[in-house]
Amino acid sequence: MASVNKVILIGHLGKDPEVRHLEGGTTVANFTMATNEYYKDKQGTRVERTEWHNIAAWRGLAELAEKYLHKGQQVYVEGRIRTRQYQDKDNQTRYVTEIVAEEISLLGSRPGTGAATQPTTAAVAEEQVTFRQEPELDQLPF
Amino acid sequence: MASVNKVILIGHLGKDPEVRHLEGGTTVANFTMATNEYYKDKQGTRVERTEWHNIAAWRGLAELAEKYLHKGQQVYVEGRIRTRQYQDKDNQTRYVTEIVAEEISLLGSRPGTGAATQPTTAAVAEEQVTFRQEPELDQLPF
Amino acid sequence: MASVNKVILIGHLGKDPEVRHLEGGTTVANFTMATNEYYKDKQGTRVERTEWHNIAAWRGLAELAEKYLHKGQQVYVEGRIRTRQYQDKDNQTRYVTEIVAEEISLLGSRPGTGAATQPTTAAVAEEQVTFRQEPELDQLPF
Amino acid sequence: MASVNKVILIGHLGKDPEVRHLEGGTTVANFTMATNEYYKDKQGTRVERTEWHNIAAWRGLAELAEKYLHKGQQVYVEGRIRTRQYQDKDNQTRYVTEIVAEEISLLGSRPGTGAATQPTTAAVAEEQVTFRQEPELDQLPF
DNA sequence: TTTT
DNA sequence: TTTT
Repeated sequence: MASVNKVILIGHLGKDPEVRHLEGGTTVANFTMATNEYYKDKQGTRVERTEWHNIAAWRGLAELAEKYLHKGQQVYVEGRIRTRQYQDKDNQTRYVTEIVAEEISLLGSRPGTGAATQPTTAAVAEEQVTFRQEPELDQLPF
Repeated sequence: MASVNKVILIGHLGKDPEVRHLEGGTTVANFTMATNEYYKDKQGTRVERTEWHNIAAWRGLAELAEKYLHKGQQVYVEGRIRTRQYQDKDNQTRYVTEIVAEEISLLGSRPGTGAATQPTTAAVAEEQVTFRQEPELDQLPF
Repeated sequence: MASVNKVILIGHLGKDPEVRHLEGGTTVANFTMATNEYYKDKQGTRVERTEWHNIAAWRGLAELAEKYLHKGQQVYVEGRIRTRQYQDKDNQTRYVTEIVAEEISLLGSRPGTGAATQPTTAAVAEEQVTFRQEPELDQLPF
Repeated sequence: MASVNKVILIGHLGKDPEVRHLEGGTTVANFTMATNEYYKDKQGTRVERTEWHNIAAWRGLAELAEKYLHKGQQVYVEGRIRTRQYQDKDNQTRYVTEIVAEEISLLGSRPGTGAATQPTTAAVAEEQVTFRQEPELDQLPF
C-alpha cells in the first residue's frame, strides 16, 4: 500500500557531523539538530523546550555534510523517520529513532555577507547549497 | 530562533487508539501507524520494510481519534516529533520518540461503498473527516 | 541561495490524465485535482469551497499517470509550484500556475478489496502505488 | 472528503509587504517571494530559474508581516494554494494563484550579526519569530 | 549540544 | 471537473 513518511526540519546543528566510512565503502554522516517550541506554563510563564533530532546522511549527502555543515549552522532537512533496534550491553533491545536525510539546504548563508558566521560555506557555488540524495541509493537498506 | 519540526505521514493504523483520561481532565489517545518502503537488496530481490510510528493525539483530537479511528484505517497525520525520557524498571534512562498529531484526516473512506471496512465513519459529517488541534492547546507542555 | 518550493496535495482527480508526446520524445501528462475546504459564513452556515489544481507529470511519471490514474481517484501528489507565461490570442501575457509532480501515490486502493471502485489499480504491484520522478530529469527545463 | 492542500516555501521577499485594511476592519498583507531552481540545459550549462510566489497573509499574520517582514528577508512560509478569479478591464475572466499563509518564520536572522541586513527584527522577542494564523479565522472566505 |  |  502506498504510504508517506516525510519529515521537514529547520534548526541548528548541535555539533559538527561525525563521518564514518563503513566496510564496503559506504559513507554515513551523523549529526544532531535542535528545534525549539515555546509555550506558556500554568503560571503563564513563557517556557522554551528544545527537541534534539538525530540526523543520518548517507553516501553523497554524507560527503556534502562533512564538507559544508558545522556546529551552529542553520539548515533545512527533509527526510524520513527510521527507528532502529539494537541490543544494549545488557542484551536488552533498545530503540533509537533518527531522520534519514533526503535533502539538506543551508539557510541564512549569503555568500559575500554571511562570511563571518559561516566561513566554510562562503565558497560554495550557489547551486550547491541544496543537496539531494539520489532516490535509488536512498532506498538501500542502511 | 525560528525553527520547524513537521511530520507528514500517510499509513494505516496498527490498532485501535488507546484513550486515557489524565488527572486534570486531559484526554490523550495513542495509536501506532505503519508506513512502508520498498527497496532492492544486493541480490536484486524486492524487500518491504515497515516503519511503525507512535502517534499521540491530545484533547479534542484525542476524542475525535477515539470516535472515528480504528485499526486498519488509512489516515493522514500531520504533527511534530517529540522524544520523551523516562526511567525504566532498572532506573535507566530510556527514550521514546512519538509524533504529536496536529491534524488527522481520514483517507479512502467512501460512505456507501467502503462501509464494510470503515463502518464507524459512515456517519461522520463531511467536514469532520479532517480534524485539527487548536494551536494554543497544542502548545501546552504535555 | 538555497530555497524550498514544495507542495503536498491529497485530493481526487477531476478527469482522466491527458497525455501528450512532445517532439523529442518527452511525455507529459496533465490532470486536475480537487481539494476542499469548509468554513462557516457570516450567517453560520457551513460552506464548501473547492480548489482545482493543475498537475503536470513528466516523463516516467507521465507514463505511470497514464497507466494508473483516472477520474475520481484519490491521490497524494508531492511537487513544486511553477507559473508559466504565455501569449493569448490577443497577444496579451497570461499566467497559469501548475504543480509539477515529483511523487504520486495512489490512496484508498486495497488490492483485493477496493477492486470495485478502482479496477485498474487492482493489478498494480504494491510497490508501484508510489511513483517518484528521478530528480535529474526533473530538473530539466520543461 | 478529507483533502490536503499544503505549501512549504523557503525564499526571500521580493519587496516589502503591501498592507491593506479592508472595509470591515480585516487586514491583509501581500508580498512576493522568490525560490530558485538550478538545472543544466542541453549544452550542459548551468541555468538558474526563479519562481515568484504571491503570498497573502490575513488578520493577525498580516499585522505581523507588516511589522517584521521586509524586502530581501529569508522566510519560511507554510500555507495553502488558492486561485482567485477576477474580471479584467476587457471583462475577460482571469486567474491569479496565490499562497494563503498559515505560518511564517523568519530565517537567518541573527540579532547582533545580521543587523545590517535585518535591522527591524533585532527587537523581536524570540518566540515571535514564528507566527501562526489561528485556524478558525483562517477558514473564513477571504 | 544549537539558535534567539 | 473530484470526493463526501
